[in-house]
Amino acid sequence: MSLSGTVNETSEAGSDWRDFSHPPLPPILDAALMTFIEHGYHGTTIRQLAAAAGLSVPGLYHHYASKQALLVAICETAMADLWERSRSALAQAGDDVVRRLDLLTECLVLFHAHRPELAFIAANELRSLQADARETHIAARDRQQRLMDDVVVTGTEQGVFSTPYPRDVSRAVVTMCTGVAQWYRPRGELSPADLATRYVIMTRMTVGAPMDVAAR
Amino acid sequence: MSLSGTVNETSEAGSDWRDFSHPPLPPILDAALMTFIEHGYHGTTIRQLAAAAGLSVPGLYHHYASKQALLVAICETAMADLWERSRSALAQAGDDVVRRLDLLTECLVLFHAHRPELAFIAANELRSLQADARETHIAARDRQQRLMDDVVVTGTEQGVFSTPYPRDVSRAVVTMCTGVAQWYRPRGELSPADLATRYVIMTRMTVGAPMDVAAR
DNA sequence: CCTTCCCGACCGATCGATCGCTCGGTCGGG
DNA sequence: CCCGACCGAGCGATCGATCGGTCGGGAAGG
Repeated sequence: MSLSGTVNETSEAGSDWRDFSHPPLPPILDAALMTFIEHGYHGTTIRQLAAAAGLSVPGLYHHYASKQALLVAICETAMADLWERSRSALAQAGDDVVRRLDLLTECLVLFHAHRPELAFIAANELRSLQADARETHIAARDRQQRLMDDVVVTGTEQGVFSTPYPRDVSRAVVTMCTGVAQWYRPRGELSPADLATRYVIMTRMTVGAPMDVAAR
Repeated sequence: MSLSGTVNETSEAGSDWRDFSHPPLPPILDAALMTFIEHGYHGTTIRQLAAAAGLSVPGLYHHYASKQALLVAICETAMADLWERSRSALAQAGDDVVRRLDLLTECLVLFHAHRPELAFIAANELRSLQADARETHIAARDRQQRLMDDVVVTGTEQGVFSTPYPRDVSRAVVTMCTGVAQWYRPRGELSPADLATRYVIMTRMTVGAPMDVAAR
């Protein structure tokens, strides 16, 4: 019913936030995710979800209480995963605002390139969540946005970034990183890591950060 | 049934692409748009659409052949409107690539700030379109994207822009302009024109264009 | 001028299909 | 022999769409 298994290993100061080798979802949820991607939440029937999971309809209900519960579980996993990775990336970055910007950007792009389906549903099926779950989800999204807000505002206050509109730039930067999930597919010519490198540069230019390539 | 009324006035060389005083949709489509926004296409019932339009269910079917036809009409209007405005903006911009970048950015932001609902549905209900309409819609979207691609690539070739990845930057810039529709509401503190001004500056920084504020 | 008729706009009632979900089971491993 | 995992059949509700109308206003005919 609810999410089982807390975050497995919280090895401090590691760069585990770059590791996407473990599948993020149990098989049933993964099958549901792919079906939601293709038809949307309301456009997906319970029978489709059961078939995608290789189960009968009652078999599916044995594992999840409702169609809504499937969506909630997917969205919670997505937001929790990105949140943990972002926190870990910022912890690794230390106090240098440029490095904080770089690693947070890299984290955002890596996540949206490695898990485009997860990010897509979490971003676009918000309306399909029932009121209580939607509130929780929106709060998590705002909290996530605030990470970038803090970095950009701090960097601007320190005079390291040179944008006249830090709040707008922060939102724009997150938007363009999040947008990766709408078109990137792992079969593309660019690996997630390569793409992240490019976005780090683009983000630096957008916020007006110094462009030296020193290993931050 | 089909879209009536071609573009009203094609006064060449005007900046009519900045004019959002005319309602973009007939009342029935506008009511449908608002309902789709709230519940999504598949989450909206024909009875909700009829009620929103102030009609009975057969009354609604008298004007539109199906629920799908409503969505198609909305999406076609959205894409055609943005396309015409973009063409007009670029025509007014002339040959200067910086000015072309500025006006196209302004056009994108103005559209997504003035018509967030229209843009939101056109961008997010793509999956809900039937195969043939979806193909048309995707072609229109790619054509729209290509406008920015051409500007950024040309500016980079001319050495006026200084981004190392023009294609990625073009996509990122369009993404962040399009993203305006996901959060901007006309009641905000910033007018669409003010927001566009900020995005023009942000876009210039992202592509590495000269930042002089000369009246281009 | 009045009457007739037609047609676009609209609606109450209801169609068959399908929806999310549940009941009462079966079955195999411990 | 019990229990978790699973399923065939089917529940009431609601879906998108349709049928056979009503109604008002304007053109046509006398």
